Amino acid sequence: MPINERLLKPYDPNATEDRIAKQWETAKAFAPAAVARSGKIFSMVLPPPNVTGALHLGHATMLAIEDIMVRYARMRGDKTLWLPGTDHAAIATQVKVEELIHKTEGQTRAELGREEFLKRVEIFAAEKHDEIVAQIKKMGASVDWSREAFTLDETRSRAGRAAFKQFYDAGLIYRGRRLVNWDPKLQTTVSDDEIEWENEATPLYYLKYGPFVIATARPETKFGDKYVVVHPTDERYQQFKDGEKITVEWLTGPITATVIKDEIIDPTFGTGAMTITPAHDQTDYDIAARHQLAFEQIIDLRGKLLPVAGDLAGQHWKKARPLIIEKLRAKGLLEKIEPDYQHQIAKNSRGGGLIEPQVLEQWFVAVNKPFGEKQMTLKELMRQPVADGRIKIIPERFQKVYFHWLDHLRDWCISRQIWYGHRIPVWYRPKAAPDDGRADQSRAGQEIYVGIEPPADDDWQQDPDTLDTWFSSGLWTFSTLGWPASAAGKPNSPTDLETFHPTTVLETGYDILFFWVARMILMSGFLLQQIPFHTVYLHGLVRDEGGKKMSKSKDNSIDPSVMVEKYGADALRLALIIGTSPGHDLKISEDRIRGYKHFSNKLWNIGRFTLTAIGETAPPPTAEISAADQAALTELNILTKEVTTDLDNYNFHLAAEKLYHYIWHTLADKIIERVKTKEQSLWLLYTAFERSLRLLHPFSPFITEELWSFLPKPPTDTLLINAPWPTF
RNA sequence: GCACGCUUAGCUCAGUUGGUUAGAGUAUCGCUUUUACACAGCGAGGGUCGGGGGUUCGAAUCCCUCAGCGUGCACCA
Repeated sequence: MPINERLLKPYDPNATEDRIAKQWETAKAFAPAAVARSGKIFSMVLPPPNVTGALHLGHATMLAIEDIMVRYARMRGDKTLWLPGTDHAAIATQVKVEELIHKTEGQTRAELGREEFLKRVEIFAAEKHDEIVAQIKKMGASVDWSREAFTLDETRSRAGRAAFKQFYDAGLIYRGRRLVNWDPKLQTTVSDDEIEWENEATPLYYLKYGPFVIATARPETKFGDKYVVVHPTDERYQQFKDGEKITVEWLTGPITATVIKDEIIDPTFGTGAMTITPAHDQTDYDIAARHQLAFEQIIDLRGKLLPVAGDLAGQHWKKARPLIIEKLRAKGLLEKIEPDYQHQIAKNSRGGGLIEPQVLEQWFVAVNKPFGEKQMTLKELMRQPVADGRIKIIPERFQKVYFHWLDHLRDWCISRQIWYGHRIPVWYRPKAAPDDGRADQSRAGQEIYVGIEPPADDDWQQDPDTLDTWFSSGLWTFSTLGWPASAAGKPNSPTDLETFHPTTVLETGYDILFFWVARMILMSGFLLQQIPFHTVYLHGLVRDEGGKKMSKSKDNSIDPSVMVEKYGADALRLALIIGTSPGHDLKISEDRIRGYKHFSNKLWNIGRFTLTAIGETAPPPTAEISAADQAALTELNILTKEVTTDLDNYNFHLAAEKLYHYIWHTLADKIIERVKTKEQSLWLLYTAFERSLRLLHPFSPFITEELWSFLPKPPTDTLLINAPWPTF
């Protein structure tokens, strides 16, 4: 048989990769059933990409790393599942579609209405989904498409409702009136983790408050301030007793103020006295709660002042601020202004506006409430498996970050006022209070129903809110494996859930350690009494050449699909692995990707030489192995061992670099040259080449599979499933 | 403020438990169509491994300290 014609031309990834991909697909090579030699199980879920847009290089990195793990597991003979899917990404997707509709049609979501708007979102999500799926395939990711899931499909929605009900029945989900992060722009709450703090210089106003002078950066919130707080040991304010009432002249006339003593006050800051605005500030809210003080809403949900502001009522706080300053000046209440006061302002990281804390009735997950026989809290449930080593986090330093986050964790606000997402499975009777823009839509006195299915009678009205997207993605490791078991009929045994859960490893970016990883540990721990995974591997973020985080909106992203077109998925994968390390950010340039294309070409030519040299059959070992061959063999075994160890330890970059170096500088530079001079045998060359293909396959699947197909062996073989991982 | 990370070739970065002449891509320069490789190959130059101190036979690697940059968390009215 003459040498394959394709091998005579330079390596063309475009002509190869799609064909190989199809071959794998036809062979159903990515299904767990394809391999089961070792008796072990390997399972992993794909962190579902958001259907907000096409994949960027961060996703490509994720796919590359995960595919290495999965292909390695398969070659070791493990029954291997890599489960793919996409994430509806509630708020992010809604914002994206709202912007799009506003831009193209000039419509708002309110004008379209809930039903019509959701239809548009679904069309958008479906388009992005198809793009994402095509991109995943292009990268060579060997996911099991037969089990593909979506966080908002019917199965996952049912799982979300079931989860909600279980938490509710255990008293761990409650409806409470509390200070939450309100986004006036998107008209929804967001969780503490979704807030981004930005530095800002702003004037600090010193105001006369009776005998006190208080400082504030937000004079427009001060209308209702009826409490002045000082430190209990502050000698300047010794003459005032805790709880003492005084009359002060204030913005809209004289008011009765109460002196409160609390140790949270820093006597060295400003004047050591401050008034509090419990309805619009976390610290103030905490003080008010501690002393059981009343709180009054000053600013409405759109950012406008309420009647307490007197003649400024109805004005947006931004417009009202200068007017208030004028008023204070006129009344002689303005002591001084410090112009460049540095403070931080809260922004909604999901493309929203400035956060205005508001007291609202919302749904929360109680993280500090003991439950069950062990009287453990959810916070402890999240801490324990990491603390006792059942879940290992790589790199290890993120364990500390995780614990630190847990220490400060407050109850998780899970209700959102956006439309796209899982509707909260709660129904009320007789009917909901009208939305008048005020923060007092109490549902007290109403009958409540919480269930997986809607109530039978039709006089119930469902809660209009949706769930935080992380509530449903927290279920991902098991909502994708058949949880909760359907009531009808007994599933085959063992079920996917029994076989594949807990999953082996979770691989994701460190930026969603809190959002996602922690929530998965919570969900799995409470609902399944299991850990969701044994190992967490966190990769760094991909940044552009300027060091900025890649994002579609900034338009600084290198499109992975374009890179695959130009240099091949194999080259892109190597460029994203070599020279990186776990948990560290990666700056990537196109040059770097191009560089690794040369490596594909080098390997291709090694293949051409080797296969031309050996002819039609694999060369038999020489009767006696020469010293030169033996030395090369030893080197090959050392490499095999090191690569194996590196893969076992999640050091993919080290393994890839060693292979790169060996193939170029040993196989090509030394072995081929020595074969030319007959110093080493063809048998050795063939052995080293064949071994290199197997070792490199997890990293560069396409070219290795293609070269493998040219080796003298039965034609049905694929490297992916038939070639065992080499031993040493 | 608390915690963590980074500082290595012109640039972007690797360098696992301390061990020969510190590596990769790219950039610069030179050579090469000689039995794989011009969509290239080979080779060269380029590094007091942020500064200082210490431990050690031996430090880019471990310890202390200083500086700069970055990240997470918390926070001041």
